[in-house]
Amino acid sequence: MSEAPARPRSARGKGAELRGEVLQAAMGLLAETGEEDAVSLRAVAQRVGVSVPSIYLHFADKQALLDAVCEEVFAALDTQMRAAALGAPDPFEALRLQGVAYVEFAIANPEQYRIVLMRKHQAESGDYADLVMASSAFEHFVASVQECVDAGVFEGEADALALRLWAAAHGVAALLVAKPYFPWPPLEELVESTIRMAGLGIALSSRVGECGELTLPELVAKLNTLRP
Amino acid sequence: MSEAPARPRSARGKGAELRGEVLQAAMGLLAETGEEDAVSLRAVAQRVGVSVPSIYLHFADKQALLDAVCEEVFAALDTQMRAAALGAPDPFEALRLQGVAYVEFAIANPEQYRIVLMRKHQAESGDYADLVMASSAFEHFVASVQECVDAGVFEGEADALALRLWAAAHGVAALLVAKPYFPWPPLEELVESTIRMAGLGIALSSRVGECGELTLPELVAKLNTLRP
DNA sequence: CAGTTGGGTGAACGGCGCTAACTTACCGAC
DNA sequence: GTCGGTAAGTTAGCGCCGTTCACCCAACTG
Repeated sequence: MSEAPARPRSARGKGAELRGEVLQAAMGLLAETGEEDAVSLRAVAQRVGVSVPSIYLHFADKQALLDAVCEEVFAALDTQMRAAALGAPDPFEALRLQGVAYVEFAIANPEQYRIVLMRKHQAESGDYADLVMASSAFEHFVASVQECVDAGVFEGEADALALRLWAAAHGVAALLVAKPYFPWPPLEELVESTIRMAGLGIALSSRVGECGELTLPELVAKLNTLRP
Repeated sequence: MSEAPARPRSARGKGAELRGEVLQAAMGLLAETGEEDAVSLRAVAQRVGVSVPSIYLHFADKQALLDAVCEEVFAALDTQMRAAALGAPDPFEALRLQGVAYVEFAIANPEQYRIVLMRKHQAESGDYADLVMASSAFEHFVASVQECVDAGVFEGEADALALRLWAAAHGVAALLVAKPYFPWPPLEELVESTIRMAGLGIALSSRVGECGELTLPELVAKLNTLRP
């Protein structure tokens, strides 16, 4: 379990080097064990080869360390989503591919996803919002939604629509992460159809009136006109 | 903080009474503090007026106690969802109302919702699946979806469709629970439109072909024929 | 009345996040 | 060339946690 390699002390000006090493150790521990509980300050300190209180020189507390991990994870998520959208023929397909990439990221890095998106974040105000909003991942996603609005497939405000789509993707991702032993149907079909449901639902909801405006038989009749 | 009331020892045959008291104490602690961390075995034992190891006479470990809490929460969720669906004029509206009730339950009982649906459940096999599947909540929900299939608004297998709808509702619920300080738009609108998105998306997705079958302009044109 | 046994304790273990007080090693200034 | 000052890091320890083991005691049975 990678014992302490007796890290040499940093040079005078370079105290901040330890910060990076601690962060890397935390990420490594998380990646290798896949268990948030394995990332204890004691384990991190041992892996770096340093004493526990030294961590507090660079992170206010454990939560601050996990926040730093979150930033890294967000960056990786952004990278994966951007790569997925690259070859898309149209904005709607780009959005779909990003959604799939999002859930696949969660499946491939469940504990990281859990830490970032399934923990309670009790910052009194904008801390976490800033983290998400300023993260390129969300920005890029909203931009993709805006392209769909421009293409005429969606109608409304892009950031509001993005929030709904995010919720749908997060729903399936979070369930898969939280309940890995649940007897899920084949994942690919589940993920793709959920993303598809969300995209089509957003596209459709602005075209039909408010909920009470249409009786159920009327709605069914309208939908049936769409059959190929 | 409700000190120990020095509980009298149970009679000879009635050892199991303590189990109920422990469970109630755990639920009370969770409800009053709204913090999972507040439910420590020591706190529970003190509230019951008993020593810590006594809890182990009736629960294998802390996880088993939390599992028992989960069952209670599931029952409450089921009650709330069934009540919501009662006055619905048609099955589609009934489903919508259940979805809204689901998310509202999560908003009103965030820490309970978190424990049940946002923790990793590492049962090696069917334990948790049984808990969910056998829970009346999920059964009733699938039945409602089946009614929508019967009414012609949905097409496909009810339990598969229910899983997707569940994912959407869970998505918005889980995000709200995990990130209460995020600058969400007004909750009612967010919840209702997300549920709506999911319902319409499911209804629509069986009517249009597979994803690649239609170009984006064709899809937009089709959708626009639905305008009121 | 003795024995058994169900119901419950006290004390302790190792691990956790975190803090206060201390040490060490390097820097520029005299 | 040594002498503070200060950045970098440590030792020891607090109070909490889940969990276990050895033990006690009251009540029922024969």
